[in-house]
Amino acid sequence: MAETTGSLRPTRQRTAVAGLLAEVEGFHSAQELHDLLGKRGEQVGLATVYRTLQLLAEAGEVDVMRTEDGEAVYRRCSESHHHHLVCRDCGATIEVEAAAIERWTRTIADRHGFTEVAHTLEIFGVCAACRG
Amino acid sequence: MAETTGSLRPTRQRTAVAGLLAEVEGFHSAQELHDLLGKRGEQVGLATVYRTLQLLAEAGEVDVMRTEDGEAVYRRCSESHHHHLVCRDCGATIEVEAAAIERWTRTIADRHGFTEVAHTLEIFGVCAACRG
DNA sequence: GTAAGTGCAAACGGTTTGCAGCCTC
DNA sequence: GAGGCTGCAAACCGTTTGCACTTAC
Repeated sequence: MAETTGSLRPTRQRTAVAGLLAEVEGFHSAQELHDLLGKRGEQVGLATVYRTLQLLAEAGEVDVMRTEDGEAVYRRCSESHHHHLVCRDCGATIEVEAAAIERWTRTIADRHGFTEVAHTLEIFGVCAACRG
Repeated sequence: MAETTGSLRPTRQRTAVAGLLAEVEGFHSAQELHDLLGKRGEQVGLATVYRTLQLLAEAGEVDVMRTEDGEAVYRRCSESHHHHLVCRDCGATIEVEAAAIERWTRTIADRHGFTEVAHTLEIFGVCAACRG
């Protein structure tokens, strides 16, 4: 594992970032990842972490999401397209797949003559634990 | 309409912000709203716009969302909930209703023990005219 | 009169960028 | 050897905050 991205030059820094992403669970901010790298003794500049994450995101290798306060958080992505169910209290995130939604958006777009269709869908609520 | 919020002091600025939100469609950033107010001749400080939107959001009178680049966008909580089909070339927007989606999100949320559920859904594509 | 609300400008915090040197191919 | 990659520090940009002034009650 911990491979670098196909077309990117495999530098020490990129290997480190990719490797870290392969091991951690869930979403993490660029700064968190930068700190984690530091603690592992993998010295990587913060700017490089940002740049690498951006490239990985463009390449579709990581999911990007925004926390409620606007921070970008990253996670190596599970192959398939999916959406998120997010707790607006604790931020817990559950991945949701929705073949029905995919189909529906395509239908709607077709009906209105739209092509190159993409969509975003997020569900917000309060999770069982936070409702306590 | 254009009423101010129950517990807030009805100042000229708050009336202006609430009034604007009552008239515009869809999500807008604080800065957009501030500009719009300016164009209407309603002079309101940017900081005040931010503060007012925050209060309205806390009061549950507006929905807040984050754009892909981390900007906060606001919309008065709409009675008739619908979504948008947006042309990524010309920006044309078509409103779409989706009882099926509403039902589906509620189901998913229930299944995971989430309450106070809300959701956002936008569909992007290229419209017939722009594909031309 | 008093406390809440406002505007301004400065501070903030996450992110991006310019640039000089380094490393991969 | 050339061009991509890195680190640093400065720039950016949306948002928040401190403070003196104004306004609703």
